[in-house]
Formats: sequence, structure tokens, C-alpha cells
Amino acid sequence: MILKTNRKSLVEQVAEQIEQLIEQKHWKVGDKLPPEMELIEEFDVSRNTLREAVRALVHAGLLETKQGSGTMVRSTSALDAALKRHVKKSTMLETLEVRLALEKQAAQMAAERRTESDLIDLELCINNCKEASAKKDLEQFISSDIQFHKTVVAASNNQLLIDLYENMTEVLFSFVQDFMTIEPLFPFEQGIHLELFKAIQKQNKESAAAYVENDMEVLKESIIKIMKE
Amino acid sequence: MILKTNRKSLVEQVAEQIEQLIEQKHWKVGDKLPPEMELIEEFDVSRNTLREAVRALVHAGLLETKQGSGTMVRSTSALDAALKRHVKKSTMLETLEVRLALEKQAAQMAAERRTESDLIDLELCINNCKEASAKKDLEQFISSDIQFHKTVVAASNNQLLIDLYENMTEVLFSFVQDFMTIEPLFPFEQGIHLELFKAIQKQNKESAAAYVENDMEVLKESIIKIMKE
DNA sequence: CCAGAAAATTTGTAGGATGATTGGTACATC
DNA sequence: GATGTACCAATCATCCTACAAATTTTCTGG
Repeated sequence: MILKTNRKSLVEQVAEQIEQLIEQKHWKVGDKLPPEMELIEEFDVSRNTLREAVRALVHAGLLETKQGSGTMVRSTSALDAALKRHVKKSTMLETLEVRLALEKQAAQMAAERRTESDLIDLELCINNCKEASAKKDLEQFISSDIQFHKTVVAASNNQLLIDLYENMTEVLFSFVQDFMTIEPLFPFEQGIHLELFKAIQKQNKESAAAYVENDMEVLKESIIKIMKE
Repeated sequence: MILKTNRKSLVEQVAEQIEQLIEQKHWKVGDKLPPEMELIEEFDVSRNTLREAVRALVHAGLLETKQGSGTMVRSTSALDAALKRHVKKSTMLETLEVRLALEKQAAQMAAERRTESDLIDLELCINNCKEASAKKDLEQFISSDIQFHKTVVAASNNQLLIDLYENMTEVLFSFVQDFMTIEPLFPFEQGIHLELFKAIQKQNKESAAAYVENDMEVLKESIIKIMKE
């Protein structure tokens, strides 16, 4: 067996190290990286090499550079940027369908694995929604609603699923938030929340999945309706 | 009102153009890009700027450079590389669960939307599996099996779903292909194929989903079993 | 203290020089 | 003729210096 010629380029080595330092929270989101000159000395490479490494991570969405100011950490994961770019080429309905797939699975897994702490979190979200609904505060309702769904997915305890779901949700709502009025849906959404919560509490997989499907179906129809106008 | 300084860096502009040229099939997968010097002239930028742009796309997985040889197009989508990097940090079971979510949804959608042509494709895959099974050809069986599942997902007609599913599948099988012997599963897999095909043919959503779930459950258990050894 | 100018800092772009790797060619050898 | 070797050309990798442009910090005159 012959070993692969695995000699990575200097640029890739530096990029990898920076990525690791970000992942290990040595540099956190929002932090400013040391200026090029210092990094050059630390990594012991030329300015070109360092710049190519940094530029690769900027393109990937992890870093952000501003001329004259410096380089900042923008995100800990390159998946966000790549998914967003890719999803932009898809239609809203396609994205919605994928989100449905993920949330349905997540709801079933949440029903199986939910802890007491998950239930407490979910109840908190439900109360926030109720509060927003009483105040007719659309913005708070939407954000609480999203938080509820995210909390359901979080209870699945599958990090990959959580990451993908959050991306889908984010992209979807950046699509619709401008022209969508979901106010008439308030009572319906709250009903779903409560039923889904009960299903997860009782660890009833099938009915949890059914409620998610029901919810998505309504959301889908209202999106289709809006798009026809 | 003053417009934001929307001036993208030269590097990003060049990278974007190259990305577009790849997407528009001006440069196809496997093609060799012109050497740096020519690209410098075409884009009218400095060597550094061009190299930073190319390097960003190399890191994203779209291009591949070999010293002395040139720069080749490796993929048309950056999602592949990003997902792979991200999924590598997940466990195999997490990946499997996401794949289940996607395929279950896809099977239901396939049952609703399948065309006659989809059915023909599926039958072809089934026959290939049968053939491989008769010859005890493990490699052909696995590749035909994967092809069958991909064809089911393709019948969903949702490109985003298809892209995500293919990535999950690819990563999973690169995990297991080395040490997994699924030969004992031949009869079971073929049974599932046939039942799933019938469900899709009869446009029975529920039973299509059930068969996928059944299939995945068995695969999951056999993976868990192997990992314990 | 404060506004505005000046200086320092930092990233962006340009161009050149040298080294390393790859692919191919010509030629000698067997 | 097949094979191995030496050489050459093309191409990317790395390093260097220089200057431009944007931002932040410091200084200065009132």
C-alpha cells in the first residue's frame, strides 16, 4: 500500500489552523484577529500566503475583513454561508418542504428523547407566544413562534439536524417576513403549539409528526396564496 | 440618503465571475482553467488578486490546483465541500437520522408526484439489484442499492432535497463502506425495494414513508452492531 | 473640551523574483 | 522496440517590496 502524497499547501495549513482556533473559541464571534503583520510572524509565512488563507475563510463566511479596520470572526461554521448561497437558487416551496422533513423527524425524536428541561423551555416559548398574541405584537409573536419551533428541534438532540433546520428557517423567513401577515394565524399556531407540546410531553411520536405536518400544510397554503397575489 | 459603500473587493468580484462561469458550464467539471497569466490578463487584475480569488474557490471545493499542472474544475457546487466538512464533525448516527428525515419526506412526495418515467427508472434499479444479488456481486449490489434510493429521492422533484440527500448518502457510505458487509441484508433490502416501489406506484404516501422508516431502522441497528465490535 | 487636521495602523492591489512540481521530449542504452 | 535517464518548458507556490485606500488614533489650535 502506497501512502497518498498528502503534503498540504502552506495556505491550507494556515487556513486550517485559523479555523481550529475559531472552533476552539480562541477567537470568538465578533473578536478582531491580530493584524496581518502579527499573524505573519506567528504562522511564519509570507504576507501573500497568509492573505490567501484569510481570504479563503472570508469567502467561506467565517471571517470578515474591513480595509483599514481589521479582520473579524463572523461565524463559527462555514455551512451557513454555503447553504444560504445554495438555497438562494431554490424556490421557497422547495425550502419549505425540506424544512418540513427536518422538523417532522425532529419532533418525533424530541418526543422520544425530551427531558424535563426541554419541556420547561417549550412551555416558556408557548407563554411568550400567548403574551405576544394578547398584545397583538406581531414581531414578538413571530420571533417567539420561531423560537418554539427551534426549541422542538433542539430537543431532538441531533446537532446536524439542528444546524440544517436553523438555516432553512432563517432563509425562509428572510423570504417571507417582508410581505407576510400571519396575524390571522395566531389562534391556529397557538393551538398547534399546545397540541405538539402535549404530544412531546406524552412521548407520542406519531401525533407529534402529525401536528408538524398539519402546521406546515397550513403555512404552505398561506405562502402559495400570497404568492398568487 | 447616501448609498452604502457597496464596492465589493476585486477578489470577490473575480471569484464570483469564476463561479458563474463554472455554473454556466463555460468551464465544466474536469476542465482545466487557463494558466494564471492568462486569467490575469482576462480579468485585468494583479497576480495576487487572482490567486486569492482562485484560492477561495479551491478552499470552497469548486477548484483544485496542482503545482506544475494547472487548475481544474472539481465541482459545480460549494455545498458539497462545506457539508462534508461539517458532517465530519457529526456522528454517523446523526447523519443517518438526517438522511432518514430527507428520504422519508422524499418518498412521500415521490408517491404523490411520480411520473411513468420515474417508475421505469425505479424498476431498472430493482432489476440491477436482483442481478447483482444473483451474482453475489457485493459492489454492484451496493451501487445499485444506492442508485435505487437516489432515484426515489429524485422522483420527489425537489432539487434542494436531492442535493442534501446525495451528500448525506455519500458521507455515510464513505464512513461504512470499508468495514461493512451487508450481504446478509440482500433479501431484506430487495423486499423493501419492491414494497416501496409498489407504494409509490399506487401513490400511497403513508406506506411509502413506513417502508423507508423500516429500512432505515434496520440499517441503523446493523451500524450500531458493527460499531460495538 | 472639542473640532478638525495629521499621523499611524491596517487591509487592498500591483508587480517582480525565485523555487518546486508536473508533464513531456529527446536520447542513449540494452 | 522497450526502457530508463537527462533535460526542458509550463505552471503553480512562496516570498518580497511598494504603494493605495480606508479606518482609527493622536495631536493641535482655538
